[in-house]
Amino acid sequence: MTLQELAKSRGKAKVAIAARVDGALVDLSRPAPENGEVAWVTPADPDGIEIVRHSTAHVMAAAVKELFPDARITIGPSIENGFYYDFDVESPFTPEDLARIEEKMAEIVRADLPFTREVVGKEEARGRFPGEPYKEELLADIPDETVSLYRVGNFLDLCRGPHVPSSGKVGVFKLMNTAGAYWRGDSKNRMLTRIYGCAFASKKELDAHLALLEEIKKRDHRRLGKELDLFSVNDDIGAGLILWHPKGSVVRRIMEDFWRNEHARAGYDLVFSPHIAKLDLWRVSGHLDYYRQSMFGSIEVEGQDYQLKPMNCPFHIQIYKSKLRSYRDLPVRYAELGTVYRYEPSGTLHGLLRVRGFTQDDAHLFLRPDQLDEEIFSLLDFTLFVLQRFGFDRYDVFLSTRPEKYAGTPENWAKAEEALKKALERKGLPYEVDPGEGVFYGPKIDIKIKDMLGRSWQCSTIQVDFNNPERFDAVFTGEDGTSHRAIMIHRALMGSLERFFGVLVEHYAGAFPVWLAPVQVDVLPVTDRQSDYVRDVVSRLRAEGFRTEGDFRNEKLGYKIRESQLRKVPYALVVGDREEAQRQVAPRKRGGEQLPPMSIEEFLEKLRGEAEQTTH
RNA sequence: GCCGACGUAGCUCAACGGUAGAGCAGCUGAUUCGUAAUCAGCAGGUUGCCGGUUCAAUCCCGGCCGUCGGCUCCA
Repeated sequence: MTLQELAKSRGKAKVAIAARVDGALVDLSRPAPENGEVAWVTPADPDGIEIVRHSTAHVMAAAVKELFPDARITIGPSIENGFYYDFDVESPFTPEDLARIEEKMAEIVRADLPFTREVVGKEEARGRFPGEPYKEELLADIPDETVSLYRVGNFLDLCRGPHVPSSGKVGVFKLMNTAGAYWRGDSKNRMLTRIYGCAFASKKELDAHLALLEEIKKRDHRRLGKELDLFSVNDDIGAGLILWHPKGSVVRRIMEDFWRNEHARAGYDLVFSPHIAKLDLWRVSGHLDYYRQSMFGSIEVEGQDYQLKPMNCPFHIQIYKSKLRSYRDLPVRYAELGTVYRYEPSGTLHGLLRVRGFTQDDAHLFLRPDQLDEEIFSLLDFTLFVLQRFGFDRYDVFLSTRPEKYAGTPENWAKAEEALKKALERKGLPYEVDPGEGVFYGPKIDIKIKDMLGRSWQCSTIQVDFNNPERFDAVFTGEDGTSHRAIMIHRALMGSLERFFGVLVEHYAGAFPVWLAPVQVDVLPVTDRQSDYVRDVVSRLRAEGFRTEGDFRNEKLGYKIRESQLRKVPYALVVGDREEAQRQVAPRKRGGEQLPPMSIEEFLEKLRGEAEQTTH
């Protein structure tokens, strides 16, 4: 008896698309186990939808092969929300091609063709893919003696499976776009054409996903940056170089002020360093060996090579080294909003999130070895405090360990990894290990914040460095009167101000909380009879430090309200004859909520309270 | 950097091998208005840049710059 028949007898045939037997996911065409221990897998299960997506990829490949027999097939896995399949074709698919492929897929789904599985020897499998060099290459790399092949209609593919029993079980899907992708993800290989699609168990889920994509589009910081006049990039200035407009600059200034105040309070010394330095500095630091391809070209000055700085650390080290340091002086903490320049390939630039010039909220801490654990621990506290202030209280923590290409000794690496681990555990933060993802000079803790839509953004990083103190000979005089090597921590909390700002824009969908809003209050006269009083109100609010604008244009109230709302100003104060007579204002929140008229003092009180919050 | 798409007024977009049009924004005037767009008029463009084909290019071709979707990368 097959699982399919068993499913039928148990009334599960309609919903089951695969089964879990002894922990393994299997096709329903497989024999049912003697003892009958079976867990049915449906499209509603995480495993189930993954199978559906994978099968959808096969259906798509089947459609492509019918329409474009010359297309060479490669691989096609399921991914988050859907699937893709990579093809080697002479000319990439056009949007019209996608529509045709989608139609053909619908045909295959309607025909409800069975997915059949067969297991063959590797040698035999080779003969089954004539004219498919990629499949041959894949086969050559499989160590097993036998492989499984799946057929749907005329389309045969090398595949581990499992799959849905028939193409009719493929759910709701939509082809999204095409993209170039290197064979096996290696930029030295041929570029293939990838088709992305999304697939879900129900129309409702697909619609929800498309709605989410719409929402993401609406929140896109590049779009909002233009609409709200926050920043721009300019062809004549250069790709990846950000112009902060006045409104964006207000937000940045507030971010910076907050950052400086909190750092001064937390025992940091604030420093400044130049934008260029002799190339040799980065030879010593090791950056040249490891990251030359990410640095801008050097600048020759009077026979000496200078370099636009890609990092701030060597400068801070030199400040540290400018005099003898006692063990009593440590930890020394230097913090700087340091603007660095990195050559990012043109194709990777993306709004504020990936740029060529950016300002790191950088700091370098110089410690005695016995201070490492404690310092990392309090650093974690500090980091989470700062993130929380900006409205982020959900995050994932990663511990990245030694990469293939590294500097320093394995012993020091182990020590540093241990220190980071200990701090995380003491703090009770759940974390994941990212093996091999450390920086060349040391392991790190990365904190990825989650925004309102649940998307993750890498911002904070805490990196231990035994390497640079050695290269630059950063030392302190110990209690014993001899020289000891300092340990360094590199850390950034927001990461880059540009990037963090971009994330903030998307997090709040441009509707910044009161404390960050570029304009906090619009005061709107109903007619120009109230002009004088409104001018009064504006200057009262400004005197209290609130960013306030009066809208004296010759427009109707509805027009001014609409504009205020579109600019996402937290409060619009409506002022007509009634309010003026009572020396009041009528506040309207940006969401549309109308508050009862109140005195300016009352409104100020309310505003002060909200400016303390991060979420309004 | 690689593959593909795209680049038209400040913004969003339309049109075309014979030197371009709408809405919004802007300016001028009228209107003095109560919680998401008052009306009318005016003005606005070397169609990203450079070169080629053509009697003629914004349109076709090539190069460059930039943007977008991915891939690779991301100290």
